[in-house]
Amino acid sequence: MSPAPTSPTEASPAVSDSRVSIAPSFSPLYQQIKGLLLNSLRLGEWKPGEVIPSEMELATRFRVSQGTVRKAIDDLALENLLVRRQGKGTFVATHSEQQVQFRFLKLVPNNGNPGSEGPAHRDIIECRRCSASAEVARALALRSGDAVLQARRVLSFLGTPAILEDIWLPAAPFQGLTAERLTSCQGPMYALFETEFNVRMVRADEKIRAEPATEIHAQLLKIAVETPLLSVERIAYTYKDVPMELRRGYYRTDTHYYHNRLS
Amino acid sequence: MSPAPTSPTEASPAVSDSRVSIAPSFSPLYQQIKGLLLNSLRLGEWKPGEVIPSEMELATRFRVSQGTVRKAIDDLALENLLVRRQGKGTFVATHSEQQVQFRFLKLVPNNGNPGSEGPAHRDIIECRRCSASAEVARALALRSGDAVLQARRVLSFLGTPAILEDIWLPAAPFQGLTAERLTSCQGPMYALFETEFNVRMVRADEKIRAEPATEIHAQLLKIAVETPLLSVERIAYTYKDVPMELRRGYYRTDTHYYHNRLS
DNA sequence: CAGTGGTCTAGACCACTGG
DNA sequence: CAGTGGTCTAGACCACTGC
Repeated sequence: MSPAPTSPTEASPAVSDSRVSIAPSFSPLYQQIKGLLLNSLRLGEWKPGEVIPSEMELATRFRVSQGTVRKAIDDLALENLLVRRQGKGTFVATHSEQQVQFRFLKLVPNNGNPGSEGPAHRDIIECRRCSASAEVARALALRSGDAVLQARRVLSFLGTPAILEDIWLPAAPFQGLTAERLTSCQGPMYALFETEFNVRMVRADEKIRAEPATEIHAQLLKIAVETPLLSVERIAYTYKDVPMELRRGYYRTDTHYYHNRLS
Repeated sequence: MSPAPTSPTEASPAVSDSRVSIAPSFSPLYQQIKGLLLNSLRLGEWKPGEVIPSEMELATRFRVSQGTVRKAIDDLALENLLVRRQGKGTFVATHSEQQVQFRFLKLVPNNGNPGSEGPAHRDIIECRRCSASAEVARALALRSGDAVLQARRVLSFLGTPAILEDIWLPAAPFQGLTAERLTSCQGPMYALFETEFNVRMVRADEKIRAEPATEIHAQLLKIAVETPLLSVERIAYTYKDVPMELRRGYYRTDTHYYHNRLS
C-alpha cells in the first residue's frame, strides 16, 4: 500500500453520502466503504446467503487497508446485514437461517422457548390487489390510491390459532405475488420476499397496544369477543430506510407472550 | 511495549472467566481486559458519571496495546455500560442522562415523541417490607420467605394516569429505601438506585401480554373495569446477570403505545 | 496446505475538549 | 496548548475451514 495519507479520499470513487445536515460533508473512510458495500447489497451484486469477497480482496479493490474494510464489515455485521464465519468468509445475511428465525417474531410460548413448538402453521385467508387508503399510503410512503397487495393470514401453534395478521405491500416490487405463492411457502415470509422479489427486510418499528377482540378476530382466532388481544402494528424497512411493509397483527396472549429484551 | 508475544496472558492477573462449556479455557486478550474493567465497574471503583482512566493509561496498566483496550471499551460502550466522549474521556454510563431516559420506558404518546409530554408524574401508593412469595423468590433468585421490598406506584402524563406498577426488590441491597425516599425522588428510579444503593440496572427482560383491567386497576388508573391493558412483566438485571428487580406494569394504550424496534 | 476471519501490536495523524 | 478519543495503516501471528 502506498503511503499516501494526504489524500485518503481519492480511493473512494464518487462517494455521495446523503447527509442532510450542514455539517462538513466529510466522513471516515470506513463509513464510505460501508456505504459502498451497502450499495452492492442493495443492488443485489451479492445475493442473500452468498459469500462476499474476502477482506483482503475488498481492501485492495478499495485501496484501503484490511483494518478499514474490517471495521466497515463489523458495522454491517452488527446491523445483521452480513454474517462472519471464521475460516469460511463473510456472507450476506438471510431470513432463512434457523438462528434468526425469531428476530421478527417475538411471540414465545408460556412454557418453552422460541421455536420449541415447531414451525407455525400458516393459513392464508385472502390475498388481493387493491388501492392504498390514506393511512396505508402514508405508512408505505406511497400516494393515496396507489396499488397495494393486501393479505390476511392466521398463524397457529400446535393447532391453536394464535396470530391474525393483515399485511399491506406496495404492488410494484411484489409483481406476481399470489395467495397460492404465499400458501406454498414454507418458512418465513421474509425469506420468500428476499429470494423471489429481491426485497430484504432490514429492520422494523412496532407499536404495541392492548385491544379487545372484534367479531372478526373472535371468529378467526376462535376466542370470545372482547378478549384482550395484543395489537402489533409494524412497519418494516429495506435498505436506506425505505418502508416496504405495513402489518397489523393481533396476538393471543393467554398461551404466549411477546418477549422483549431491553439493553 | 516489550515484544513478548509468547506470554500474553502474564499481563492478566487471575482472570477467571466463568465459562461453562468444556471449551478451551482460553479467551482473547481484549475479552480478559473487558472482564477486568467489568469488575472495576461492579465493585464501584469508578462510579456512574465519572471518567475512567484514559485508553493509554489502561493500556500501560494492563501491559497491552491501546488498540486492545480500545476494543474492550468498544464492547462495553456497545452494552451501554460506558459512554465515550471525544476529547473528554470515557465515562461510566448513568440512568440520569436525558438521552437514555427512555431506554427502559418504551411508552410513547400517540401524538408526539418519547418525552414530549415532559417528565412523568409519579405517585407512590405504597412501599412496604414483606417476605417473598415463591414466584417473587424465583424471579429474584431468592429463597421463598426472604425479605423483599414491595412498592406500588402510578405514573401520569399530562395529569392522566397511564401506568400502574408493582415493584419487588430484594431487601438486602436496598436497606433504607422508604416510600418517602421514593416520593422525593426526581427523575428515573434507576438513577436513584445507582446513586443511593450502588445498584446499576444493566439490562431487562420483558414479557408483554394483553389483560383486562381488574377492579384495582380500574380504580387507580381511572378507567372502566375490563378495559384491555398492556401487562408488562419485567425482570431487571445488574452486572453478571444478577436479577435485582421484578416489576409488573399495566399500561393504558388508548393514548399511548409501547414502542419496539426490531433490528 | 492455502485461504479465511480474529487478534494484537506500534505508530501515525486527525478532531474535539478544555484550560 | 496538552490530553482525550477516533481513524488509518502495515504487518505479525492465531484459529478455523476445507481441500
